[in-house]
Amino acid sequence: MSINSGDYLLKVLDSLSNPYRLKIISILYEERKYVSQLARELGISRPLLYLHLQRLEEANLIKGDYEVSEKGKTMKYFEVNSFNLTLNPELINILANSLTLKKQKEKD
Amino acid sequence: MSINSGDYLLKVLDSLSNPYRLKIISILYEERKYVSQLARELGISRPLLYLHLQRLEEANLIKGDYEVSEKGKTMKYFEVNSFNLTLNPELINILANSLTLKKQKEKD
DNA sequence: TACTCATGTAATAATTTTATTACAGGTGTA
DNA sequence: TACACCTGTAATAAAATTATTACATGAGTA
Repeated sequence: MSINSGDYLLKVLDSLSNPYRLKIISILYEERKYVSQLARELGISRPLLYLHLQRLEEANLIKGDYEVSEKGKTMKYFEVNSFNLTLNPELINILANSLTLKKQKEKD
Repeated sequence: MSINSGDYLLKVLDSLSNPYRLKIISILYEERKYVSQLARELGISRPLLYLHLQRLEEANLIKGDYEVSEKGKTMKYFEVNSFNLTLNPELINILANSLTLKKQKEKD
């Protein structure tokens, strides 16, 4: 994974700027988990967890896969994608060129 | 500057997860500016700019100093502090221990 | 069949963040 | 004095994010 635009950098930063989402990365780094399992471990509801997972997945920091357990249940397992990014003023300066300032609504 | 806790990491990420704030870092990296000057360059109002500057300053990414110009006016110049941080799952995993999950209101 | 545990989403509420408007004070210059 | 340009903040509005509640579906097991 490499950051190739300011907009993508922002998306990554955004996806990481929440305590639960950092915690999710932390947990999944140790071991992949399925959704309900993660929700219990974090002590939050699934709807809320889905929201956080979605944001992390959109930033490409985690990914989910369906898997059928021995008991025949379909579970969605999440794991972290490996990433390593550096943040410093120079890098931000370079990427700022490809950064959209005002969130303009997208057309169809 | 080094990230020594999950809470501080979050504060830094939070302060950077906004297009204007990234842009501010980018501009100040090239040259320090005073508040009104920055506001004009960004095309935003000073009150809004103050808000963004405050968040960056709280995360210790920029700093402001008063300076009296030749014409005798007091201006507040901002500049970026140098920083360089690495973000990867392992690091997040380590810092997650010192991460506060629920934002608990502070007592007086 | 009823229960458990997995999946997911729609609708709404609460909270935080972002943005604007309206002030007020200070200094130098025409 | 009036104007231009600097500083700053209080109050409010708008928008986005976060969180909750209520549903609905499917598969295995008692």
